[in-house]
Amino acid sequence: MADKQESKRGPEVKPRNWLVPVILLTLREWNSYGYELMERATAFGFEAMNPGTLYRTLRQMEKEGIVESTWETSKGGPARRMYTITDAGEAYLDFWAKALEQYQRNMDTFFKLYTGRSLRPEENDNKEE
Amino acid sequence: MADKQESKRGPEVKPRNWLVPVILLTLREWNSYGYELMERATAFGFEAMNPGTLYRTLRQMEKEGIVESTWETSKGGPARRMYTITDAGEAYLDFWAKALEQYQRNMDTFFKLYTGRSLRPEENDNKEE
DNA sequence: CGTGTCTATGTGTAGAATGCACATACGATG
DNA sequence: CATCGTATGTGCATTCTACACATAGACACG
Repeated sequence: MADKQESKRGPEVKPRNWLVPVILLTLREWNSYGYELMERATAFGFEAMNPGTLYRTLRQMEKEGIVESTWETSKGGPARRMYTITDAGEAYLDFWAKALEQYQRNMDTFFKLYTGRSLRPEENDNKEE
Repeated sequence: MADKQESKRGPEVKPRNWLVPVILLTLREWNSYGYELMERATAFGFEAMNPGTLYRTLRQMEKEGIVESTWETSKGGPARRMYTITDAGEAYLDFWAKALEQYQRNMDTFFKLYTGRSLRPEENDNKEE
């Protein structure tokens, strides 16, 4: 029963594009760059963020116009691509917040049904509405 | 800025595999079949479920051993593939519930930062660690 | 100088999830 | 028999993302 699939190790729950709002939220408070955002994301709920995904996401976000970047070479070490949130980005973040609220309500519904098993007075395995 | 991308119409928030726990939760209460589960899912928070995704998901779930199916031809109309949750399925649902709780906490963090902008005493757009 | 380490940014590729369009088939009704 | 509502499914393309690997600057150390 369920061997090669992921049913054993536990499900993947992260919503799609979850990285996007986390990045936007961070950039709304301070400008940042990939390497730092990785730690931030990790602290947030992603265990083991991998660089590839993060950097690609940032590039995509810039292509969409919700963030902008410039090279910063002043500090020691390799150059950093510093990111800034745009107006469109802030608006997009608001969209995300609304969508996440909706999603939170769905989760509430889920948990009500999950925890309170006997919300419906049916028998066991038949249903008539 | 952000034209061909989805930044305009709003983000896609549904978590991955969200259909799976919804189906399991429903089947825990009564046996059901694809067509009916589609309506259930729609009522739950998916607008415009498309049949393809749902039926494919059900097949996959059966392959993983978390549901089982038998043909039901007794009722009028086309035959229905009736699904039943297995023991592994119930266990898997519990996994999901735990994962969703964790995820709910992450969302709380997100909203705290989103709503309460001034949790951090930084200036506006620079940060040094 | 050469070698290694930490910081920092990327690419290549493959697999999974999912939306959209389309196909099939049964039963009832006119 | 044509058509509608129910019911299940496939093909194809896109998107997301995990994993592995590549590149490169700065700095320390012998």
